[in-house]
Amino acid sequence: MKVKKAAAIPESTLVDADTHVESFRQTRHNRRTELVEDYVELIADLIADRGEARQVDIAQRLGVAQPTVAKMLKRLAADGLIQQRPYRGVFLTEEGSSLAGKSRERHQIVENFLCALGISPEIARVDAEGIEHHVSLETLNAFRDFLKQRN
Amino acid sequence: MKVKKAAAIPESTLVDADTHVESFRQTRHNRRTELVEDYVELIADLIADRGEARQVDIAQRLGVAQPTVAKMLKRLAADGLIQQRPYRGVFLTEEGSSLAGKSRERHQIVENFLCALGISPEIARVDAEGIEHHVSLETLNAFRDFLKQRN
DNA sequence: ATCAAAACATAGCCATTGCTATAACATTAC
DNA sequence: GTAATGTTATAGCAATGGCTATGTTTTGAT
Repeated sequence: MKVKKAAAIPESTLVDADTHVESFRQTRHNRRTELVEDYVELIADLIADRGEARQVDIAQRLGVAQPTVAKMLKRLAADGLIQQRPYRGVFLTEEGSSLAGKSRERHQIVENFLCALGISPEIARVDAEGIEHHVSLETLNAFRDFLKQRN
Repeated sequence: MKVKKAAAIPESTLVDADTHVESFRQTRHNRRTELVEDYVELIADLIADRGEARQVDIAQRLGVAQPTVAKMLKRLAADGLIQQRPYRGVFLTEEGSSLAGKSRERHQIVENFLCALGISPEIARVDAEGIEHHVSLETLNAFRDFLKQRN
């Protein structure tokens, strides 16, 4: 090791180590919550669209196998986000519904924002799906403001 | 199940199932490559900054333990992205260097873009760390154009 | 009322990405 | 040249998120 924090002379692009760590930590944390958000959001959409959200439909939409969904739903139920009524579909609890709403809104803003930038709808959808989970409140507000200004 | 693809009458926000699947598939794929990109990018930065990238430094920057890094480096080496010279640090191959360059540029554009939107530098950094991996070429170009217009 | 089809549950596997604890090996200082 | 220090390797564990294969149960059609 050469030097340790050459006191305010960053001879390169390398940011402060602690800051660096924080970014990665935050990103790792986001990655853990992404799936949960995807699920509740999808469940809310399915319920809104067809009145129910079955495992098979969720699996089909996500492009994963049914047991994968089953395992995940167990976790969501344990976390108090959903309630399972066998052969009747999955329903969101108060908390799950709230999370879904937030996710949905954020998703929409991100997607609309990308479209407003001139990105094609298909690409915007795909990118938004990945980006939405990494957008802080501040950034989300900036996106919103941008959209408002545009109209 | 009620209806199957009500032919162009999307009574809700629910997009076409195949499209939906594609978005999620793409996102899952991105999630798998994220870490690799983070590593090569960090390695490039470390080498640029201090002339070498040791496991311990990488671990410290990422906020993970050294064996975690060791395992990952093995994979990167197997993938032909890096070359390990024990007790001398890690070096990027041609391919690794190329990937690092691309990642770095993309990261920079995303971060600058967020800053240009008025987001604070600290938040921009954190968000960019998460967002960069989910930005398609088209979106990246849109960001670039936005930055160009601004100057 | 029965039985086929659909939906769900469960078991057991794999890969990935973390961790701690500990061993082995190089470098460097002396 | 040896000892202390720093660096890397390895073993073994856990959680997560996939999978296939195979039950079990409910529903709904006849």
